[in-house]
Amino acid sequence: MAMQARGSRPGPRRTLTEDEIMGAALDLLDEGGVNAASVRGIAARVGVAPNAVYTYFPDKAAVVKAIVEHLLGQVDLAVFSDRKVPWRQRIESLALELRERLTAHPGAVNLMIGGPMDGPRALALNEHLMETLQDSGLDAKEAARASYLLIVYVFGSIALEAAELGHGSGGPSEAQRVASRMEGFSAIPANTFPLSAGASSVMAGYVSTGQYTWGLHKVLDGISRT
Amino acid sequence: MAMQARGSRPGPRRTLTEDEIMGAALDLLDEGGVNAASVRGIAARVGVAPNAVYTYFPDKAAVVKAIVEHLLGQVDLAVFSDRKVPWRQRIESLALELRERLTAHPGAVNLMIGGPMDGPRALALNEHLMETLQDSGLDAKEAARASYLLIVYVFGSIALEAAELGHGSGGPSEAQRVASRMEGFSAIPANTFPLSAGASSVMAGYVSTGQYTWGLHKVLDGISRT
DNA sequence: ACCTGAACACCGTTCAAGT
DNA sequence: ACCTGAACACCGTTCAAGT
Repeated sequence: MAMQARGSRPGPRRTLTEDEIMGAALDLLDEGGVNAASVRGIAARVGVAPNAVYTYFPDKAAVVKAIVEHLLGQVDLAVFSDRKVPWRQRIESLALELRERLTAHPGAVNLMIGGPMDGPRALALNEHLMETLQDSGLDAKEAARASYLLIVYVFGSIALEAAELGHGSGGPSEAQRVASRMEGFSAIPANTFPLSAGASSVMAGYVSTGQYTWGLHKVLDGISRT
Repeated sequence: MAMQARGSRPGPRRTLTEDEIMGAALDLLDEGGVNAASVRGIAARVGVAPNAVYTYFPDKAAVVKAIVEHLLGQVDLAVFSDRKVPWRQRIESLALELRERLTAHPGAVNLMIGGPMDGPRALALNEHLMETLQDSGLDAKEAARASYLLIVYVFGSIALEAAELGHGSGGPSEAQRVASRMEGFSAIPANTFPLSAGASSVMAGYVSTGQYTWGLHKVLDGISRT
């Protein structure tokens, strides 16, 4: 919310950046889950007293916001703006890129959808989606609605994926995620939930890229034609 | 994870139920957000020492799981099982019911998607969706995929809605939620994000039932035909 | 079996003080 | 302007003890 003064950075003692603090927080989040990313933990990692963090961020929520913006900022929207590429393919590429970037930090995904997602990077994403959807022939109102639908799908999918494998140590491989899913579903009692149990194998596939794409196609099918 | 022994409840001193503890936790969550729903706060509300909670639940995570299951259990799936009603309408009614029940407890929604959602109520929901989708003519594999897509949409939508209005005091009216959304979007700088800013009014509508239904229809359109 | 008092190892945040 | 030590008001959880 409150942006830090930008002019002078090097103070009397140490030189320390907002980015360093944010990076340390993200590292802790990846290594030890959400509980590990404490203000005190961050301070310890950058070698400073706990309250020194408050020189750079007004509170912990601001650090979380910085992480969210940092992660969203990792995808370069310009790459998906080439009008020579069909609009559906541009959106699909972007959706895959977002999933790849975010599933690398499962602990951060919870924080992402826990807050309003109203930072500049999030707005830029919405703006980009609306532009692309208008390219497809939708008017402004339809584009706004469809953009939000896509955001719900992409972040909803990623959030549910992240939730399934817990908030432990982050950055598991696709194979590990599938295995984790399989393990979870194999515990379903087949007598009470026959369909869910029978669908275990295919459900496990939902943490795979292919099934994410399948769902995205369905959403895009819905958007394409009424 | 570990179910409590069921046989004997009344002990030497007080009579106290898992449901009472869970209810107190939900009340605190609604009144004061996620931070207010502490083990110590729960204990104080039911008039007991903090550690007495651990007689009923192994840890705080188990209390959260109980809340999630309780909320999911509030929707009676049998109501949406009438085969005389078209399958799309059955799903739409269920999706609306879920949204209504869950948006009444915004603080709980974050907790819901923060964990695996693998309790009996969640499985029953998945089972019900798969049954309904098989009624529509999908085979088992397609039904499993489509069911997960619907779950992503419903819980993704509700989660993003809940995130927008913060984790403060819960149970705002639809009008309040729309107003909150409008307020947020009116702060968008029109020069850098023209489309997003221009879409403010329609985007505000996304916290309305009508726009939730719009998105659901698009998803169902995608599912209906490949 | 249920509950308590006391303690342990933590939190986020503030304040006065140092350079 | 930046950092520290110390403190405040909290956490979740455990343990030994009481009934």
